Amino acid sequence: MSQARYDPQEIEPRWQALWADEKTWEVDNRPDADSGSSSYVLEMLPYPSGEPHIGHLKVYSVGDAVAHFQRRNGRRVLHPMGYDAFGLPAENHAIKTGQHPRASTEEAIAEFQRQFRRWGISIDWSRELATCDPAYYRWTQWIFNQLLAAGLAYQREAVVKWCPQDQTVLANEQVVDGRCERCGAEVEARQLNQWFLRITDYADRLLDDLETVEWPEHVKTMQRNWIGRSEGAEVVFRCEELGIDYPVFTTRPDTLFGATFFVMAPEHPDVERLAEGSGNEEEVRAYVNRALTEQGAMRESAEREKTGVFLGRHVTNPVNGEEIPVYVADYVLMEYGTGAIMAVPAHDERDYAFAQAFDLPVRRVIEGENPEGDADGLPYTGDGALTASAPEFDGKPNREAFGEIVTWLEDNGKGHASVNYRLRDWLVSRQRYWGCPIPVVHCPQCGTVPVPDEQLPVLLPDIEDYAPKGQSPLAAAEEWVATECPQCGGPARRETDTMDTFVDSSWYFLRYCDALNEGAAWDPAVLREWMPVDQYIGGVEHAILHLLYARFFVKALKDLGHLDADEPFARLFTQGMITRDGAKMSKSRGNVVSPREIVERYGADTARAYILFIGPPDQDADWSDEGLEGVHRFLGRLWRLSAEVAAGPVEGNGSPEADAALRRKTAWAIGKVTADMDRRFAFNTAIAAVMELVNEVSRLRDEAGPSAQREALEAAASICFPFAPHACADAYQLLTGRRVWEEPWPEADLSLLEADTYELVCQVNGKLRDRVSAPSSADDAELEALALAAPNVVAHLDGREPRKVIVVPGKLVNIVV
RNA sequence: GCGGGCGUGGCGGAAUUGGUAGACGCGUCGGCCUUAGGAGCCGGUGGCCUUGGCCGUGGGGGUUCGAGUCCCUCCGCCCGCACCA
Repeated sequence: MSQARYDPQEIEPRWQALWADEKTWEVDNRPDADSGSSSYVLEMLPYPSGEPHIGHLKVYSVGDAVAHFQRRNGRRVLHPMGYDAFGLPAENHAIKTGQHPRASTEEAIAEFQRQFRRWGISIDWSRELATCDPAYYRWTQWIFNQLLAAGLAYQREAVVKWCPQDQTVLANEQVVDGRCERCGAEVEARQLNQWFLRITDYADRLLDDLETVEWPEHVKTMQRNWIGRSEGAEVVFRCEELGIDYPVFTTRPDTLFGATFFVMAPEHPDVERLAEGSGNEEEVRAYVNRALTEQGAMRESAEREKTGVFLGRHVTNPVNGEEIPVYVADYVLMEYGTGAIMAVPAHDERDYAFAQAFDLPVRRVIEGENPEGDADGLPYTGDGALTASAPEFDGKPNREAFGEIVTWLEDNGKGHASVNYRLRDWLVSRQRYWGCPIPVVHCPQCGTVPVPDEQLPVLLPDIEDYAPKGQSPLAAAEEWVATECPQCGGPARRETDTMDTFVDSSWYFLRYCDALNEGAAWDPAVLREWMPVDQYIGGVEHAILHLLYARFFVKALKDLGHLDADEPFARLFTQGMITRDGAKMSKSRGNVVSPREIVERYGADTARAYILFIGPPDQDADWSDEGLEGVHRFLGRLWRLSAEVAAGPVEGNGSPEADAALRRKTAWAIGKVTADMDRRFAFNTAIAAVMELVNEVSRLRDEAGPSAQREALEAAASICFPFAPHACADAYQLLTGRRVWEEPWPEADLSLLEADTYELVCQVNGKLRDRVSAPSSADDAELEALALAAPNVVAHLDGREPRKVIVVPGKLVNIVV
């Protein structure tokens, strides 16, 4: 008989064409459908540049397996696709080549789309979107207007982080170790008038609602740390010489009596005023100037020597009336708290280092666990009883004194309980071209005026020169900038900043639900059907930025009445990276695996199944060409056996033992794959189970009958379909004439797994000595008797009397002598 | 420094609640088929000594009839945070 050959290059395009023609993966909106019948599976929005890389192949291999599994289990699955298409790479490319960012972006999108289709991912293409499409960013602008009207978007003059390389300001989240997260250039401080979104209003809800989502614990921890909620008190220190009150934030009001000096940030607006007339002006001015130019990585390091200058003034500690000296030092940050601190060197490491450097007094006010060393053991940051404070507090545990001192402050008008956050408002202005225009007009008469919704979108104009010049290139488009005020009709000028592209990607998952709606961003009733996303999949690199912003948008939009969900993503899965030779793939290393080449050579099924087989998908994994070959051989064997068996008799029995063994293996494999998909994302062990089943068919090819072999291969094709859809659809059709994706997920026949006998493990003193066949119905006593009679057990007992016998029915017997 | 994760054959990795360590795949060795094969099929493969054992899940210690799994401790690697008062 002729050898059927597995030919993915013939099989895969054939099924892809059918799925495209029949729009198999499109799903309609049924707002009345009961929840639970639908499922929203989403991978993070890709940024189209060049062509898809191996990380894309992984995220869609995982997502598509989930989507298929959900569909086969009776759910209507929303699984859409789009592109995060605004952004700097396309713009930088335009500066270099003169090619319009729109043109290069469209080319990249076309290539991404072509390859995604070639991968055979089950996408509802009718909902495809690109964030640079006016039909999309019209609604980005509408959301901005909503936030503006609600007071959640505002403009403010502020010292911001400026990237000299990318020529734009950055959000705090986009600055890592004082460097631009994108390009690595050291950021500078600039005073600019910028647009912010009031994410800090949502700090507590963003924190609390983490409890309600099924996310990896480390991602939740990262978000908690980023929000950085601290409970403490605001305490007022008065400068009697100038008659000004200076509030500070502290998390340790219990150490208030230990404050021996006071420190202000170099950026604090009152520094110069305080130094004036103190005789120290020159030194202070020099220090402040140096600190301000020394922003970035240099300044924000805990290792650094403490520096500072005495301001020549004093403030009064409200609890004991003590006058303490005021310093300016760069270890105090203007952005956090009030930009000034009370320093308690005995109980704070930083204050202690500063006190050492400037020879300032250190007063211990909390007893340590080991009170014998009074000079040593400082700074002491642990708990203990108060001392050297005030008669009414001394001797009390510091946690108790915490509240009592706050109460005293409140009663005496010197302070109050307070909560501070590390989280800052989200700076969304960007001085770049290829982004969503901020829909605002500046009018000399009416001030800042939003462009009315009915005039949206504010279209991004075409320009000649993309090079940034310290302000947005849009500012040069004079005929675009000059406009009329929507309010008074007089001459006015457009806002020339564009939005951070993270704004675009903070709501795309909402648009997918109602992507074709031309009259609104979405219909809230439609969102009720799909939101929140049931399973979100992407890289852990977005643990803070994208995921925090998207959560904020959903909460804000809920408050504005546009949707019901509290959280965008009910479940999150973060996939690990694929490396090669133990290192991240990069062009400079020359260790890049091209998905296109892999698919051309082995087919999409092999590439996808291999990526899932390589190891647990949440872990990093190293690419191996040989491993890929192994999976290719497996798919070939599955397909070839199916073709051979399909061409043979429809029914017939083989030996009863072989038929039973094959049917048992089939039931086992169905159960194993189902459990691995249900329980966790254990695709690697699921695929291994299918391999075992296929190996079993191969082994029993001559002994088992056609019926059992067909059942086994049908099951194999059916449960392997989520990982290798084309080969399995083809094999299933050869065997049954039916479409596997229209079949329900198979159920394992559990009765087949109940065997009459099993292999009983016999141990002596915990060591494996023999195995005997035991009836499933045997009770403990019978099992013990069987084990004691096992030949090798008898040999090892060597006449000794068992002291104790442990029987684990269904497993083993352990005899202790 | 603080927080989290990980450490199993030559390699990637398996191992429900503590119960046969190494499933599955790669590599490798041997065989079959073939004019040939970058095709396919069958079998062996943790280490050490002769069957039978002994030793083996980063090192050391503990709990237990029994530990890769639980506890303590040390070592190594990875990730996140890091002057946030």
